[in-house]
Amino acid sequence: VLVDDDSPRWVAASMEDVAAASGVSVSTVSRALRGGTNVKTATVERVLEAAARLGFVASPTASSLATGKVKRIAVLIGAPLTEWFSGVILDRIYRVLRENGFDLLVYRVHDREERDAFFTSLPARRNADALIVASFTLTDAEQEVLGRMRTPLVYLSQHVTAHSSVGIDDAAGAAAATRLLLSLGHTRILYGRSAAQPGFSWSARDRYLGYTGELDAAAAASAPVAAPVSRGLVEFPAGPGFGTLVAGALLAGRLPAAIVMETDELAMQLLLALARQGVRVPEDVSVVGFDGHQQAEAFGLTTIAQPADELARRAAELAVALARGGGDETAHPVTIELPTTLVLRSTTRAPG
Amino acid sequence: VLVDDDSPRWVAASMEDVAAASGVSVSTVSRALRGGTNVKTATVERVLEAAARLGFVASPTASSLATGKVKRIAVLIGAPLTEWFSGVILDRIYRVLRENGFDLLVYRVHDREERDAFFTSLPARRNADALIVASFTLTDAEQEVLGRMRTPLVYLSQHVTAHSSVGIDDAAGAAAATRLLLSLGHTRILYGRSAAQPGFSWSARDRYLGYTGELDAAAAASAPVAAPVSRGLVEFPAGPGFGTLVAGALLAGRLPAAIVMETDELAMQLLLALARQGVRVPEDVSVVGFDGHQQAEAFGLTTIAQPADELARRAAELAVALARGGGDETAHPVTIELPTTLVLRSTTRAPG
DNA sequence: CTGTTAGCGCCTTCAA
DNA sequence: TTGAAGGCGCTAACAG
Repeated sequence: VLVDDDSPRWVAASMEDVAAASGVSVSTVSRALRGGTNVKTATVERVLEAAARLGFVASPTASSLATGKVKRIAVLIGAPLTEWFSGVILDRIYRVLRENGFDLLVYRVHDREERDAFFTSLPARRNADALIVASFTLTDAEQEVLGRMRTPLVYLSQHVTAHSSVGIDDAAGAAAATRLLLSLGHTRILYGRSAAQPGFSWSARDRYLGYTGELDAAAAASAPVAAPVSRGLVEFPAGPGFGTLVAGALLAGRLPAAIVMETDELAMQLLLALARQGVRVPEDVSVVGFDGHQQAEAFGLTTIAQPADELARRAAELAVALARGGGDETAHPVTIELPTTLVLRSTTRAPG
Repeated sequence: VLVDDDSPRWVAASMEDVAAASGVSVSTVSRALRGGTNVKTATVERVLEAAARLGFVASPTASSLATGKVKRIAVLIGAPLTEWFSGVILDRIYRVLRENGFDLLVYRVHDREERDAFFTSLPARRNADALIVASFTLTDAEQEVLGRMRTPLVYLSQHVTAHSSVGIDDAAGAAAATRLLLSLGHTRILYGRSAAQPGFSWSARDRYLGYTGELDAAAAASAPVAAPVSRGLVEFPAGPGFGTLVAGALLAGRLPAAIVMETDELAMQLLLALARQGVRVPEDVSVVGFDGHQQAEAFGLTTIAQPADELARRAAELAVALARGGGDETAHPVTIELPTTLVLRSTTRAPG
């Protein structure tokens, strides 16, 4: 009988091929290929050599089916990947995962539609060993759905009862920004925030509360001896071209003034708009940002920097630990709160 | 005999549970759960209802092992995820993949160390149905390693023989920028580029060639009637604080001058530095950027915009098609070249 | 230290 | 249109 010649010209080598080539069983090949526990060193070398020669790599899929672990960690991110914060945390999370042999899976959940799609089809289900939830606030219903998934969870920038989380104290940061302006002698201190998604994020809420809280405290402490500090809220509509709006809101009152901005991104747009209007910073207006955006330095922006990189690293490490653990690690949730830093640059100074 | 009571309190439902609940076999459940081909509509509904009630979702891992497809597409990206271009393309690729039911896997391959690690351990091996290679130039050796992987490949911003690719004509874009300055009447036109990784990327090389080529062409066409255009190359060291260097290089010559910048990012840093030095733009210096960076508009930067979003979309669509195909789709590689656009804003004008 | 024996959970012929 | 049986490629006991 002639051999059927439509045998494959070049198939990827299988584990059995490697076993045959190194004169051992597939079990031994399997053991040797991943760490070589309980295998004679000489055998390990022989197997590794054969595998390399044949260009064999074990199928992650088959391993996963057998072990129940997929060696993948997913990040559920509530913002476009184009945003500064998204980039920073994904980049850092990626590096931690890679160091530990995990792959990075990304799920973007920005608008209502994407959220609904994610939470109904749950593509991360049984598809990752742990999930990092970043940059957005879940509704209670969404939290419950995630809980049902039985995948270990780590929250980034959000505290959720009975789950591990890492974040900063947004209110304290905004209070520090406000305190700086007060200490410089400002008596007209505004707060500028995005009008995009009011009340959507806890961070946004806490930052504003930090600002008002600090002003309240100052008023209580100094009254009735000192003059009251005037306040004001400026909402920035989404999209470009808000320059005139900004000018209107700021210039409507007397100058000099000071303003605490919800984010550095908004603060930088404000600086550009003010420059275009001929308003001098910090002579006429003092500006403090929040975030520690990479570009803030180029703008000379005074800001409350959050350790985004470190937040991401800690979250990723927690996720790795949970991914390795049994799975029912609902015990021992860890809460990490990292400090913000006041970075003094050239957009703030005493009035007049 | 008593039933052993350490049976799990709540296990995720299995396919058999769904089968039992809907009175059919697992085969039918399997068919019903994905599309319901060759299954009576009523049966499909019954199965779907049972699955929903039990909260069952098929294991992607097990499906993958059986079908040979992992429903995942990997992006190999040669830059930090914090960069503008990385964010833009990941964001767009993500959306295309999701629409088509694919998950996004990210591999960052920035420095030499990460590259070596990736190309020796090949974590994407057997782990994605297609691979998009973006933002960096592979060596021949690396290309061959990827080829061996037998995973369909799509190149973004790089042409590779016998593989699909999508990109722009960098040289033509830079030439257009140069032509704009020439047509405005500039006679001193410099080129500014990053000193970070000279010769590392084809884009960088082609852009510079576009600039010199256009000047050569202009010289050939007008000589000997017109005065020669003077040129110059300014290299920007990586990191912040190059302001003084920039000023030195630019102000060393006579003003007004014009400069074509390799990237918008560099151009924006230049604008900030010039402003700090009191150099007026565009009165003293005209600046043209390259990329179509999101922030360029806020800076009023004239630029050569590349359709990053569209590039990513096309690359992702090609990848999806290849991922669905048999696998030996080495046939019919597609090459797509998208046009750049000159975006005229306020950093350019006639000298004097 | 190494081989043998069962699955992991799903999809896919093949029959009915 | 449905069910039964086998296998995808690997790992995990359990013997030896």
